[in-house]
Amino acid sequence: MAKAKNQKPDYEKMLRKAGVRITRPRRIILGILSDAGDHPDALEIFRRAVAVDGSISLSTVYRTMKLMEGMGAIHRHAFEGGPSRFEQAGGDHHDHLIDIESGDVIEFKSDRIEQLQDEIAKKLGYDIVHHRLELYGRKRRTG
Amino acid sequence: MAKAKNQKPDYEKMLRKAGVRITRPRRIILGILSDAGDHPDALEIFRRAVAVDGSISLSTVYRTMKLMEGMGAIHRHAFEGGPSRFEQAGGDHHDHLIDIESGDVIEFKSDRIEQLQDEIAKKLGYDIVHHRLELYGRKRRTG
DNA sequence: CTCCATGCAAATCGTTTGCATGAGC
DNA sequence: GCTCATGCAAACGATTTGCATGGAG
Repeated sequence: MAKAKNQKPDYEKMLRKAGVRITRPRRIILGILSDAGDHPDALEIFRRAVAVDGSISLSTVYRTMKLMEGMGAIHRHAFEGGPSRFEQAGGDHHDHLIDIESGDVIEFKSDRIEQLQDEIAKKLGYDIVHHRLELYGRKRRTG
Repeated sequence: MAKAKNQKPDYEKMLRKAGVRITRPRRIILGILSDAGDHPDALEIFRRAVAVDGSISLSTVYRTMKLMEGMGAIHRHAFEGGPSRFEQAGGDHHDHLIDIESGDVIEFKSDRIEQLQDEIAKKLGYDIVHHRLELYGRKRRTG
């Protein structure tokens, strides 16, 4: 049978376990994160949330992001030259290629690079707590 | 004879070539960058500059950083959870390992990783314009 | 002597926070 | 009902900018 890891998080269960309230704004915001196929920033999440419930505030979006980030349910990415963008956690670890023209984010994974990073850190006498690998590029002109 | 590349930039010559004025604040700020063995942020550069000339302003530090960055003479690094930190350009390309306890920055270089990045980007149909690889770690406890 | 660069203060942007009210449980 | 979460507006930190003056060429 399959390993029960790398599941998409069940946000409501996590909130309950953390002993915090399951409120309407939280439900809506987290629903948006679950549905998102992209990497929206706080303002974009706010826009999508307002489309569902006009009374939701940007503060609550930020507060919810911080709450979920703290419990490891979402990842925050501070790509260059823009606001933080969010992604639901739970998938495999991956890095990002950012299309500098469109802002699109493409996920990729390289075990070999991860391994080399570990070797480098070890050689320098460090344990890696976290890392960030971002490629900024432009679509190759298909001449 | 050695290749004349990867030299430390001669800031005054660059400024002259760019047709901008060589002022006292610029001379002082750039002198600080040249002498810096670390990766100071704007405020730290400002502090060091004020120690030389108390009339220098933080705005001028920022303006000078932007000017030099524009001409490729310095690099700006937006490490996690802090202000931008600056480094004079001209050395070999390298990436960074950030000591999350002290904030110290250790430079490293991996041709193999660079090569793998290129392969990944190519496979995804992109040309890499720029990339960012940062390892955040903690000194290994030397039991 | 002409502009460009400066210092200062105010503006900006993304994000966080204090406070009084309202909604989970 | 008792808190905790919310909306709002104000505060925040890093950085940028408008403006009048001063200094480089």
